[in-house]
Amino acid sequence: MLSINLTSVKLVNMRKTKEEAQKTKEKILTGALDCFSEQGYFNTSLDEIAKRAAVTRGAIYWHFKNKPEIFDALHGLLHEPFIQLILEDLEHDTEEPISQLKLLCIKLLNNLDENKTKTRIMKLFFECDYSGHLAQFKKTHQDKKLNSLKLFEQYFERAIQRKQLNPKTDPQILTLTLHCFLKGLLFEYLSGLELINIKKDGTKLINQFFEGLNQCHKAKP
Amino acid sequence: MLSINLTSVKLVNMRKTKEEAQKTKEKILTGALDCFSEQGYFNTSLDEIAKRAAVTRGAIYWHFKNKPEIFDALHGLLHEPFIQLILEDLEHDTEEPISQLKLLCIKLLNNLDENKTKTRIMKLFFECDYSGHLAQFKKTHQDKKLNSLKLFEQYFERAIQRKQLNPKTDPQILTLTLHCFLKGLLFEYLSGLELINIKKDGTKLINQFFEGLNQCHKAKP
DNA sequence: TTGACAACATACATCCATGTATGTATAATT
DNA sequence: AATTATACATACATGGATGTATGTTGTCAA
Repeated sequence: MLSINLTSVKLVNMRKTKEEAQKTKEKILTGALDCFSEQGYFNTSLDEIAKRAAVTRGAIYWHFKNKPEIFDALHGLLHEPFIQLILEDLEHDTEEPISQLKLLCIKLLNNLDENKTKTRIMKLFFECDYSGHLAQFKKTHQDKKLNSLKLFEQYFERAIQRKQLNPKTDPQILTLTLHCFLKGLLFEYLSGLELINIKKDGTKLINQFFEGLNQCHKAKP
Repeated sequence: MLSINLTSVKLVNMRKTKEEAQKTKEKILTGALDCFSEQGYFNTSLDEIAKRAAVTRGAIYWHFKNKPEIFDALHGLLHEPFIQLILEDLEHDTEEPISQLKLLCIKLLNNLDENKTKTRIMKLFFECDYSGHLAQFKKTHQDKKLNSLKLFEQYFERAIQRKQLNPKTDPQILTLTLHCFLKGLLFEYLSGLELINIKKDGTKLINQFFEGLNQCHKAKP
Protein backbone atom coordinates (compact mmCIF):
# COMPACT_ATOMS: atom_id res chain seq x y z
CA MET A 1 0.00 0.00 0.00
CA LEU A 2 1.36 3.36 -0.98
CA SER A 3 1.61 6.04 1.64
CA ILE A 4 2.52 9.64 1.03
CA ASN A 5 4.13 11.63 3.76
CA LEU A 6 2.32 14.90 3.45
CA THR A 7 4.65 16.66 5.84
CA SER A 8 7.45 16.28 3.31
CA VAL A 9 5.59 18.29 0.70
CA LYS A 10 7.30 21.64 0.25
CA LEU A 11 5.00 24.52 0.95
CA VAL A 12 6.73 26.99 -1.33
CA ASN A 13 3.76 29.21 -1.75
CA MET A 14 3.83 31.53 1.18
CA ARG A 15 3.39 35.23 1.13
CA LYS A 16 6.43 37.38 1.84
CA THR A 17 6.70 40.56 3.89
CA LYS A 18 7.12 43.90 2.15
CA GLU A 19 10.87 43.84 2.63
CA GLU A 20 11.12 40.34 1.29
CA ALA A 21 9.05 41.36 -1.73
CA GLN A 22 11.41 44.24 -2.38
CA LYS A 23 14.30 41.80 -2.22
CA THR A 24 12.79 39.50 -4.81
CA LYS A 25 12.23 42.51 -7.05
CA GLU A 26 15.92 43.32 -6.80
CA LYS A 27 16.77 39.68 -7.37
CA ILE A 28 14.77 39.77 -10.57
CA LEU A 29 16.57 42.91 -11.73
CA THR A 30 20.03 41.53 -11.07
CA GLY A 31 19.03 38.22 -12.59
CA ALA A 32 17.79 40.04 -15.67
CA LEU A 33 21.03 42.02 -15.91
CA ASP A 34 23.00 38.79 -15.66
CA CYS A 35 21.05 37.27 -18.52
CA PHE A 36 21.06 40.39 -20.68
CA SER A 37 24.80 40.79 -20.23
CA GLU A 38 25.50 37.23 -21.23
CA GLN A 39 23.04 36.65 -24.03
CA GLY A 40 21.59 40.04 -24.89
CA TYR A 41 18.15 41.45 -24.27
CA PHE A 42 16.34 39.79 -27.15
CA ASN A 43 17.85 36.39 -26.55
CA THR A 44 16.71 35.99 -22.98
CA SER A 45 13.28 34.75 -22.08
CA LEU A 46 11.43 35.63 -18.93
CA ASP A 47 11.81 32.03 -17.93
CA GLU A 48 15.59 32.31 -17.97
CA ILE A 49 15.44 35.46 -15.89
CA ALA A 50 13.16 33.71 -13.43
CA LYS A 51 15.52 30.76 -13.10
CA ARG A 52 18.49 33.06 -12.61
CA ALA A 53 16.62 34.93 -9.88
CA ALA A 54 15.40 31.66 -8.34
CA VAL A 55 11.74 32.62 -8.73
CA THR A 56 9.02 31.81 -11.23
CA ARG A 57 7.64 33.83 -14.08
CA GLY A 58 4.69 34.55 -11.83
CA ALA A 59 6.90 36.69 -9.61
CA ILE A 60 8.18 38.62 -12.59
CA TYR A 61 4.71 39.34 -13.89
CA TRP A 62 3.73 40.48 -10.43
CA HIS A 63 6.54 43.04 -10.14
CA PHE A 64 6.80 44.08 -13.79
CA LYS A 65 4.32 44.42 -16.60
CA ASN A 66 6.59 42.65 -19.09
CA LYS A 67 10.18 42.40 -20.31
CA PRO A 68 10.43 45.96 -21.66
CA GLU A 69 9.51 47.28 -18.21
CA ILE A 70 12.44 45.39 -16.70
CA PHE A 71 14.64 47.00 -19.33
CA ASP A 72 13.40 50.45 -18.38
CA ALA A 73 13.87 49.80 -14.67
CA LEU A 74 17.53 48.95 -15.28
CA HIS A 75 17.98 52.21 -17.17
CA GLY A 76 16.81 54.20 -14.19
CA LEU A 77 19.29 52.39 -11.97
CA LEU A 78 22.18 53.67 -14.06
CA HIS A 79 21.14 57.12 -15.15
CA GLU A 80 20.10 58.79 -11.92
CA PRO A 81 23.36 58.48 -9.96
CA PHE A 82 25.22 59.51 -13.11
CA ILE A 83 23.35 62.79 -13.38
CA GLN A 84 23.81 63.30 -9.66
CA LEU A 85 27.59 63.13 -9.98
CA ILE A 86 27.66 65.85 -12.61
CA LEU A 87 25.26 68.08 -10.72
CA GLU A 88 27.39 67.84 -7.59
CA ASP A 89 30.50 68.74 -9.54
CA LEU A 90 28.78 71.72 -11.13
CA GLU A 91 28.17 73.17 -7.67
CA HIS A 92 31.87 73.94 -7.41
CA ASP A 93 32.62 76.99 -9.51
CA THR A 94 36.36 76.76 -10.04
CA GLU A 95 38.61 79.22 -11.81
CA GLU A 96 39.35 76.93 -14.72
CA PRO A 97 36.08 75.31 -15.80
CA ILE A 98 37.68 73.42 -18.68
CA SER A 99 40.29 71.82 -16.47
CA GLN A 100 37.50 71.02 -14.06
CA LEU A 101 35.56 69.40 -16.87
CA LYS A 102 38.61 67.38 -17.84
CA LEU A 103 38.94 66.09 -14.30
CA LEU A 104 35.25 65.29 -14.19
CA CYS A 105 35.55 63.22 -17.34
CA ILE A 106 38.39 61.24 -15.83
CA LYS A 107 36.40 60.84 -12.63
CA LEU A 108 33.35 59.59 -14.50
CA LEU A 109 35.41 57.07 -16.40
CA ASN A 110 37.10 55.72 -13.30
CA ASN A 111 33.81 55.66 -11.46
CA LEU A 112 32.35 53.54 -14.22
CA ASP A 113 35.36 51.29 -14.42
CA GLU A 114 35.21 50.48 -10.73
CA ASN A 115 31.55 49.50 -10.68
CA LYS A 116 30.90 46.33 -12.63
CA THR A 117 27.13 46.63 -12.36
CA LYS A 118 27.16 50.11 -13.85
CA THR A 119 29.46 48.91 -16.60
CA ARG A 120 27.13 46.11 -17.50
CA ILE A 121 24.02 48.26 -17.50
CA MET A 122 25.68 50.88 -19.67
CA LYS A 123 26.88 48.21 -22.03
CA LEU A 124 23.33 47.00 -22.30
CA PHE A 125 22.04 50.40 -23.36
CA PHE A 126 24.85 51.00 -25.80
CA GLU A 127 24.24 47.77 -27.59
CA CYS A 128 20.50 47.46 -27.61
CA ASP A 129 18.45 48.63 -30.54
CA TYR A 130 15.37 50.49 -29.45
CA SER A 131 13.09 48.77 -31.88
CA GLY A 132 9.96 46.74 -31.49
CA HIS A 133 8.66 46.74 -27.96
CA LEU A 134 11.51 48.92 -26.77
CA ALA A 135 10.59 51.74 -29.14
CA GLN A 136 8.36 53.23 -26.47
CA PHE A 137 11.42 54.06 -24.36
CA LYS A 138 13.59 55.43 -27.13
CA LYS A 139 12.46 59.00 -26.75
CA THR A 140 12.49 59.03 -22.97
CA HIS A 141 15.98 57.63 -22.71
CA GLN A 142 17.27 59.98 -25.38
CA ASP A 143 15.73 62.96 -23.62
CA LYS A 144 17.53 61.98 -20.46
CA LYS A 145 20.74 61.81 -22.45
CA LEU A 146 20.17 65.27 -23.87
CA ASN A 147 19.80 66.63 -20.38
CA SER A 148 23.24 65.37 -19.42
CA LEU A 149 24.59 66.99 -22.58
CA LYS A 150 23.10 70.29 -21.48
CA LEU A 151 24.98 69.92 -18.23
CA PHE A 152 28.33 69.64 -19.98
CA GLU A 153 27.57 72.79 -21.87
CA GLN A 154 27.57 74.77 -18.64
CA TYR A 155 31.31 74.25 -18.19
CA PHE A 156 31.96 75.85 -21.54
CA GLU A 157 29.61 78.71 -20.79
CA ARG A 158 31.49 79.41 -17.60
CA ALA A 159 34.74 79.35 -19.55
CA ILE A 160 33.28 81.91 -21.92
CA GLN A 161 32.26 84.16 -19.06
CA ARG A 162 35.79 83.96 -17.74
CA LYS A 163 37.08 84.78 -21.25
CA GLN A 164 39.07 81.58 -21.36
CA LEU A 165 37.65 80.61 -24.71
CA ASN A 166 38.33 82.05 -28.10
CA PRO A 167 35.18 84.04 -28.87
CA LYS A 168 35.11 82.45 -32.33
CA THR A 169 34.52 78.97 -30.91
CA ASP A 170 30.97 77.72 -30.79
CA PRO A 171 30.10 76.24 -27.38
CA GLN A 172 27.50 73.98 -28.98
CA ILE A 173 30.09 72.48 -31.30
CA LEU A 174 32.47 72.13 -28.39
CA THR A 175 29.93 70.20 -26.37
CA LEU A 176 29.09 68.00 -29.31
CA THR A 177 32.74 67.27 -29.99
CA LEU A 178 33.34 66.25 -26.41
CA HIS A 179 30.15 64.24 -26.33
CA CYS A 180 31.09 62.35 -29.48
CA PHE A 181 34.53 61.59 -28.13
CA LEU A 182 33.25 60.34 -24.79
CA LYS A 183 30.55 58.31 -26.45
CA GLY A 184 33.00 56.65 -28.77
CA LEU A 185 35.43 56.07 -25.94
CA LEU A 186 32.75 54.39 -23.86
CA PHE A 187 31.46 52.45 -26.83
CA GLU A 188 34.90 51.08 -27.50
CA TYR A 189 35.53 50.40 -23.84
CA LEU A 190 32.26 48.53 -23.48
CA SER A 191 32.55 46.66 -26.75
CA GLY A 192 34.27 43.75 -25.06
CA LEU A 193 37.44 44.19 -27.07
CA GLU A 194 40.32 44.91 -24.74
CA LEU A 195 41.26 47.83 -26.94
CA ILE A 196 40.84 50.37 -24.17
CA ASN A 197 42.06 49.98 -20.64
CA ILE A 198 40.66 52.81 -18.57
CA LYS A 199 43.05 52.34 -15.68
CA LYS A 200 46.02 52.39 -18.02
CA ASP A 201 45.01 54.75 -20.82
CA GLY A 202 41.87 56.58 -19.66
CA THR A 203 43.67 59.69 -18.43
CA LYS A 204 45.99 59.68 -21.44
CA LEU A 205 43.09 59.60 -23.86
CA ILE A 206 41.22 62.39 -22.14
CA ASN A 207 44.37 64.51 -22.03
CA GLN A 208 45.10 63.81 -25.67
CA PHE A 209 41.61 64.89 -26.61
CA PHE A 210 41.81 68.14 -24.66
CA GLU A 211 45.21 68.91 -26.12
CA GLY A 212 44.12 68.28 -29.66
CA LEU A 213 46.17 67.17 -32.61
CA ASN A 214 47.19 70.52 -33.97
CA GLN A 215 49.24 71.08 -30.86
CA CYS A 216 51.67 68.53 -32.18
CA HIS A 217 52.69 70.75 -35.05
CA LYS A 218 54.31 73.09 -32.59
CA ALA A 219 57.09 70.56 -32.24
CA LYS A 220 58.23 71.34 -35.75
CA PRO A 221 61.86 72.43 -35.86
CA MET B 1 -20.42 18.61 -62.20
CA LEU B 2 -17.49 20.74 -61.23
CA SER B 3 -14.97 21.73 -63.79
CA ILE B 4 -11.69 23.43 -63.13
CA ASN B 5 -10.08 25.55 -65.74
CA LEU B 6 -6.52 24.44 -65.49
CA THR B 7 -5.24 27.14 -67.79
CA SER B 8 -6.19 29.76 -65.22
CA VAL B 9 -3.98 28.21 -62.55
CA LYS B 10 -0.96 30.40 -62.02
CA LEU B 11 2.21 28.53 -62.65
CA VAL B 12 4.34 30.47 -60.24
CA ASN B 13 6.88 27.78 -59.79
CA MET B 14 9.25 28.20 -62.66
CA ARG B 15 12.95 28.09 -62.48
CA LYS B 16 14.82 31.39 -62.97
CA THR B 17 18.00 32.04 -64.90
CA LYS B 18 21.25 32.68 -63.05
CA GLU B 19 20.85 36.42 -63.42
CA GLU B 20 17.31 36.31 -62.16
CA ALA B 21 18.41 34.26 -59.18
CA GLN B 22 21.05 36.85 -58.38
CA LYS B 23 18.38 39.52 -58.55
CA THR B 24 16.16 37.74 -56.07
CA LYS B 25 19.13 37.36 -53.76
CA GLU B 26 19.62 41.11 -53.89
CA LYS B 27 15.92 41.65 -53.38
CA ILE B 28 16.10 39.57 -50.24
CA LEU B 29 19.05 41.58 -48.94
CA THR B 30 17.39 44.93 -49.54
CA GLY B 31 14.14 43.61 -48.12
CA ALA B 32 15.99 42.43 -45.04
CA LEU B 33 17.69 45.80 -44.66
CA ASP B 34 14.30 47.51 -44.94
CA CYS B 35 12.89 45.34 -42.17
CA PHE B 36 15.95 45.56 -39.92
CA SER B 37 16.05 49.34 -40.26
CA GLU B 38 12.42 49.69 -39.33
CA GLN B 39 11.99 47.11 -36.61
CA GLY B 40 15.48 45.93 -35.72
CA TYR B 41 17.15 42.63 -36.39
CA PHE B 42 15.60 40.62 -33.61
CA ASN B 43 12.10 41.84 -34.25
CA THR B 44 11.88 40.79 -37.86
CA SER B 45 10.93 37.30 -38.90
CA LEU B 46 12.06 35.63 -42.07
CA ASP B 47 8.46 35.73 -43.18
CA GLU B 48 8.41 39.52 -43.01
CA ILE B 49 11.61 39.71 -45.01
CA ALA B 50 10.13 37.36 -47.59
CA LYS B 51 7.00 39.47 -47.93
CA ARG B 52 9.06 42.64 -48.27
CA ALA B 53 11.13 41.02 -51.01
CA ALA B 54 8.03 39.57 -52.66
CA VAL B 55 9.28 36.00 -52.36
CA THR B 56 8.64 33.14 -49.97
CA ARG B 57 10.70 31.85 -47.11
CA GLY B 58 11.72 29.05 -49.42
CA ALA B 59 13.71 31.50 -51.51
CA ILE B 60 15.45 32.84 -48.44
CA TYR B 61 16.43 29.40 -47.23
CA TRP B 62 17.74 28.65 -50.68
CA HIS B 63 20.06 31.66 -50.81
CA PHE B 64 20.99 31.89 -47.13
CA LYS B 65 21.46 29.36 -44.39
CA ASN B 66 19.44 31.39 -41.88
CA LYS B 67 18.86 34.90 -40.56
CA PRO B 68 22.35 35.41 -39.10
CA GLU B 69 23.83 34.70 -42.54
CA ILE B 70 21.75 37.51 -44.01
CA PHE B 71 23.11 39.75 -41.28
CA ASP B 72 26.66 38.82 -42.17
CA ALA B 73 26.07 39.35 -45.87
CA LEU B 74 24.89 42.91 -45.19
CA HIS B 75 28.05 43.56 -43.21
CA GLY B 76 30.20 42.63 -46.16
CA LEU B 77 28.26 45.02 -48.37
CA LEU B 78 29.26 47.94 -46.18
CA HIS B 79 32.74 47.13 -45.03
CA GLU B 80 34.55 46.29 -48.21
CA PRO B 81 34.02 49.58 -50.11
CA PHE B 82 34.84 51.42 -46.89
CA ILE B 83 38.26 49.80 -46.59
CA GLN B 84 38.79 50.38 -50.29
CA LEU B 85 38.31 54.13 -49.89
CA ILE B 86 40.96 54.37 -47.20
CA LEU B 87 43.43 52.20 -49.10
CA GLU B 88 43.08 54.36 -52.17
CA ASP B 89 43.68 57.49 -50.13
CA LEU B 90 46.75 55.96 -48.52
CA GLU B 91 48.32 55.57 -51.96
CA HIS B 92 48.79 59.32 -52.12
CA ASP B 93 51.75 60.27 -49.93
CA THR B 94 51.18 63.95 -49.31
CA GLU B 95 53.41 66.35 -47.44
CA GLU B 96 51.00 66.84 -44.56
CA PRO B 97 49.63 63.43 -43.59
CA ILE B 98 47.56 64.80 -40.73
CA SER B 99 45.79 67.33 -42.92
CA GLN B 100 45.28 64.54 -45.41
CA LEU B 101 43.77 62.41 -42.68
CA LYS B 102 41.48 65.26 -41.69
CA LEU B 103 40.25 65.58 -45.25
CA LEU B 104 39.77 61.82 -45.46
CA CYS B 105 37.60 61.88 -42.35
CA ILE B 106 35.43 64.60 -43.83
CA LYS B 107 35.25 62.65 -47.07
CA LEU B 108 34.22 59.46 -45.31
CA LEU B 109 31.49 61.28 -43.43
CA ASN B 110 30.09 62.93 -46.53
CA ASN B 111 30.34 59.69 -48.44
CA LEU B 112 28.28 58.01 -45.76
CA ASP B 113 25.79 60.83 -45.55
CA GLU B 114 25.09 60.70 -49.26
CA ASN B 115 24.42 56.99 -49.42
CA LYS B 116 21.26 56.04 -47.57
CA THR B 117 21.88 52.32 -47.91
CA LYS B 118 25.30 52.60 -46.34
CA THR B 119 23.86 54.72 -43.56
CA ARG B 120 21.23 52.15 -42.79
CA ILE B 121 23.63 49.23 -42.82
CA MET B 122 26.06 51.03 -40.54
CA LYS B 123 23.23 51.96 -38.22
CA LEU B 124 22.31 48.31 -38.06
CA PHE B 125 25.77 47.29 -36.96
CA PHE B 126 26.10 50.05 -34.43
CA GLU B 127 22.88 49.12 -32.74
CA CYS B 128 22.88 45.37 -32.81
CA ASP B 129 24.15 43.36 -29.91
CA TYR B 130 26.27 40.48 -31.05
CA SER B 131 24.68 37.99 -28.72
CA GLY B 132 22.92 34.71 -29.25
CA HIS B 133 23.13 33.50 -32.81
CA LEU B 134 25.09 36.57 -33.88
CA ALA B 135 27.91 35.82 -31.45
CA GLN B 136 29.65 33.79 -34.13
CA PHE B 137 30.26 36.98 -36.15
CA LYS B 138 31.38 39.18 -33.28
CA LYS B 139 35.03 38.34 -33.57
CA THR B 140 35.17 38.47 -37.36
CA HIS B 141 33.50 41.85 -37.57
CA GLN B 142 35.66 43.25 -34.82
CA ASP B 143 38.79 42.00 -36.52
CA LYS B 144 37.75 43.80 -39.66
CA LYS B 145 37.28 46.94 -37.60
CA LEU B 146 40.73 46.59 -36.11
CA ASN B 147 42.20 46.42 -39.57
CA SER B 148 40.69 49.77 -40.50
CA LEU B 149 42.13 51.17 -37.29
CA LYS B 150 45.57 49.97 -38.33
CA LEU B 151 45.11 51.89 -41.55
CA PHE B 152 44.52 55.18 -39.73
CA GLU B 153 47.68 54.61 -37.78
CA GLN B 154 49.73 54.84 -40.96
CA TYR B 155 48.91 58.53 -41.34
CA PHE B 156 50.38 59.23 -37.93
CA GLU B 157 53.43 57.14 -38.67
CA ARG B 158 54.05 59.15 -41.81
CA ALA B 159 53.69 62.34 -39.79
CA ILE B 160 56.31 61.04 -37.38
CA GLN B 161 58.69 60.27 -40.22
CA ARG B 162 58.23 63.80 -41.46
CA LYS B 163 58.87 65.07 -37.93
CA GLN B 164 55.52 66.78 -37.84
CA LEU B 165 54.57 65.20 -34.53
CA ASN B 166 55.91 65.92 -31.10
CA PRO B 167 58.12 62.91 -30.37
CA LYS B 168 56.48 62.64 -26.95
CA THR B 169 53.09 61.80 -28.43
CA ASP B 170 52.12 58.16 -28.66
CA PRO B 171 50.79 57.27 -32.13
CA GLN B 172 48.72 54.45 -30.63
CA ILE B 173 46.97 56.87 -28.31
CA LEU B 174 46.48 59.28 -31.17
CA THR B 175 44.81 56.64 -33.29
CA LEU B 176 42.63 55.55 -30.41
CA THR B 177 41.59 59.11 -29.67
CA LEU B 178 40.59 59.71 -33.26
CA HIS B 179 38.85 56.38 -33.45
CA CYS B 180 36.82 57.09 -30.32
CA PHE B 181 35.81 60.49 -31.62
CA LEU B 182 34.74 59.19 -35.01
CA LYS B 183 32.91 56.30 -33.46
CA GLY B 184 31.00 58.56 -31.12
CA LEU B 185 30.27 60.98 -33.92
CA LEU B 186 28.87 58.23 -36.10
CA PHE B 187 26.99 56.73 -33.21
CA GLU B 188 25.32 60.02 -32.48
CA TYR B 189 24.68 60.69 -36.14
CA LEU B 190 23.11 57.29 -36.62
CA SER B 191 21.14 57.33 -33.40
CA GLY B 192 18.14 58.86 -35.11
CA LEU B 193 18.28 62.00 -33.03
CA GLU B 194 18.80 64.99 -35.27
CA LEU B 195 21.59 66.12 -32.98
CA ILE B 196 24.21 65.96 -35.69
CA ASN B 197 23.80 67.24 -39.21
CA ILE B 198 26.77 66.10 -41.25
CA LYS B 199 26.18 68.52 -44.09
CA LYS B 200 25.94 71.42 -41.69
CA ASP B 201 28.32 70.53 -38.87
CA GLY B 202 30.41 67.59 -40.05
CA THR B 203 33.40 69.65 -41.17
CA LYS B 204 33.14 71.88 -38.13
CA LEU B 205 33.23 68.95 -35.75
CA ILE B 206 36.20 67.35 -37.46
CA ASN B 207 38.05 70.65 -37.45
CA GLN B 208 37.23 71.24 -33.82
CA PHE B 209 38.57 67.84 -32.94
CA PHE B 210 41.81 68.33 -34.80
CA GLU B 211 42.29 71.74 -33.24
CA GLY B 212 41.66 70.51 -29.74
CA LEU B 213 40.33 72.40 -26.78
CA ASN B 214 43.54 73.64 -25.29
CA GLN B 215 44.05 75.80 -28.35
CA CYS B 216 41.28 78.00 -27.07
CA HIS B 217 43.36 79.12 -24.13
CA LYS B 218 45.64 80.95 -26.49
CA ALA B 219 42.91 83.54 -26.85
CA LYS B 220 43.54 84.67 -23.29
CA PRO B 221 44.37 88.33 -23.09
C1' DT C 1 -9.45 37.48 14.66
C1' DT C 2 -10.82 37.64 10.61
C1' DG C 3 -11.47 39.10 6.17
C1' DA C 4 -9.17 41.05 2.41
C1' DC C 5 -5.48 41.50 -0.17
C1' DA C 6 -0.59 40.99 -1.32
C1' DA C 7 2.91 38.02 -3.21
C1' DC C 8 3.69 34.93 -5.48
C1' DA C 9 3.47 29.59 -7.91
C1' DT C 10 1.18 26.72 -11.20
C1' DA C 11 -1.42 25.57 -15.12
C1' DC C 12 -3.24 26.59 -19.48
C1' DA C 13 -4.13 28.43 -24.13
C1' DT C 14 -2.33 30.62 -27.93
C1' DC C 15 0.61 32.10 -31.25
C1' DC C 16 4.44 32.52 -33.93
C1' DA C 17 8.99 31.62 -35.78
C1' DT C 18 11.98 28.33 -37.26
C1' DG C 19 13.68 24.49 -39.93
C1' DT C 20 12.91 20.87 -42.89
C1' DA C 21 10.72 17.89 -46.07
C1' DT C 22 8.61 17.67 -50.26
C1' DG C 23 6.81 19.09 -54.73
C1' DT C 24 7.68 21.09 -59.28
C1' DA C 25 8.81 23.25 -63.36
C1' DT C 26 12.34 25.04 -66.00
C1' DA C 27 17.23 26.12 -67.26
C1' DA C 28 21.45 24.10 -68.04
C1' DT C 29 24.05 20.18 -69.34
C1' DT C 30 25.13 16.01 -71.93
C1' DA D 1 16.57 14.98 -76.54
C1' DA D 2 16.81 13.20 -72.30
C1' DT D 3 18.51 13.95 -67.96
C1' DT D 4 19.84 16.43 -64.08
C1' DA D 5 20.40 19.92 -61.05
C1' DT D 6 18.65 24.53 -59.95
C1' DA D 7 15.58 27.86 -57.98
C1' DC D 8 12.37 28.26 -55.77
C1' DA D 9 6.99 27.54 -53.51
C1' DT D 10 4.24 24.91 -50.39
C1' DA D 11 3.20 22.12 -46.55
C1' DC D 12 4.25 20.30 -42.20
C1' DA D 13 6.14 19.43 -37.64
C1' DT D 14 8.05 21.32 -33.64
C1' DG D 15 9.29 24.07 -29.81
C1' DG D 16 9.40 27.85 -27.25
C1' DA D 17 7.83 32.29 -25.46
C1' DT D 18 4.21 35.07 -24.03
C1' DG D 19 0.22 36.42 -21.39
C1' DT D 20 -3.45 35.23 -18.55
C1' DA D 21 -6.31 32.71 -15.49
C1' DT D 22 -6.43 30.50 -11.40
C1' DG D 23 -4.81 28.51 -7.04
C1' DT D 24 -2.53 29.05 -2.52
C1' DT D 25 -0.82 30.96 1.61
C1' DG D 26 0.72 34.15 4.66
C1' DT D 27 0.47 39.13 6.12
C1' DC D 28 -1.51 43.17 7.61
C1' DA D 29 -5.05 46.23 8.73
C1' DA D 30 -9.51 46.89 10.83
